[in-house]
Amino acid sequence: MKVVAVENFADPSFSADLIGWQKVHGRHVLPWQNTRDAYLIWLSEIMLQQTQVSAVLGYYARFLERFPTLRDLAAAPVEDVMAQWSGLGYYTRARNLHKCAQRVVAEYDGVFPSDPLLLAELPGIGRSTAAAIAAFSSGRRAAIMDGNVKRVFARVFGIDTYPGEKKTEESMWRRAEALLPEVGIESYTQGLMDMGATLCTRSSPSCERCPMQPRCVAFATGRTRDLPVRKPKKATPEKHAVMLAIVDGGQVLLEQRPPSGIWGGLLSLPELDGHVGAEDDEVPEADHDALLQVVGKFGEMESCERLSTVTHVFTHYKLHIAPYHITLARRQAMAAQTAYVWVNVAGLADAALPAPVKKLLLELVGDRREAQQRMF
DNA sequence: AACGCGTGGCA
DNA sequence: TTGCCAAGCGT
Repeated sequence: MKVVAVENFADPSFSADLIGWQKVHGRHVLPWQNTRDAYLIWLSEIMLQQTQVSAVLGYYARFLERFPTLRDLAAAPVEDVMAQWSGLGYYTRARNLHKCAQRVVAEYDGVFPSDPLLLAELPGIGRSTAAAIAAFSSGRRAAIMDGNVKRVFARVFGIDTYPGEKKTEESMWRRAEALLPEVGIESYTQGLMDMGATLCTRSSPSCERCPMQPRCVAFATGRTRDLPVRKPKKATPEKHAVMLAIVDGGQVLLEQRPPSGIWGGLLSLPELDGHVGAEDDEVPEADHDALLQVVGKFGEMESCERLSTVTHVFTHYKLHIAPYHITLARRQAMAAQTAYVWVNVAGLADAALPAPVKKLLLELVGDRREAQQRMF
């Protein structure tokens, strides 16, 4: 018989302990508490997304003064809504708030639905916010999953994978559903938020006052400081470029870069397209036909030598540059109005070049001077 | 799936 | 100082 491991996240004592703690030690006098008015609750939940209570309090009061009811908000110009939101950040929240108000008026006659699935279809209301609104305004059993819950769960249950990872987050959602109490969803939901905000804080949590301490894996193993595991900083991506140093008659061919993007508006060496796939610091050999085609625009190629790869480190990625030193047998006249320009080697030090390109070029022409000097 | 979105607080 | 993150959502 095949034995399948089955998750068993259910544990009625978890919600019982949490509810007991919330009733005594939780927060009970926030402006959006002690009401079942979905408008007041919804507004607070949207404002509180990724934002702390202290930052919201003033905005919440002023907002309700200007828009006392859902219909006031729905009827207002979006500019007025944005003005009230100004300074709170994440301005998509304000635009969605306005849209949501209009949709609730139009589709639900101004009354928020109590079904979290319906709430979650409204603009700016995701699964977690829908659950919070439904719980606080209608007593519906639904699970929230915010930063507080993720932190509490990661510590209490010793979850040592990154909560931003899909598998971990899905597992946390299943756990959250399994732990919901049969009764007292309001106190339970508020208790999760309050525990995360006042006890199980990111740094220096107050474990000595925590109702979860006897069951907390992180506490038992001394890992409160390490859980939840932080976002793994992604290895800096590595990009690759083939650059052509086409030298002729004491001049180097440079190309004006587009105004936006890396090195925007600077002069740089012409690049060969199609060298973005490589995985490491090895830049593949330049495609010979492509190289000839580019060089052909400027003259007849005399010599072509691959120089050693130069690596430049940016804040957000590494760029590996494979330079090719190319000389011309005969230079062609260029069409006017191109992004290309021949620059005297003597003027390179003062040219508007990216640092690694300038360094590369100065070394290249310096080497040539030394070589010439040795010859004489 | 991973990222952008704003601002303020914290170590 | 800088990086990290705080009642997430939309793309």
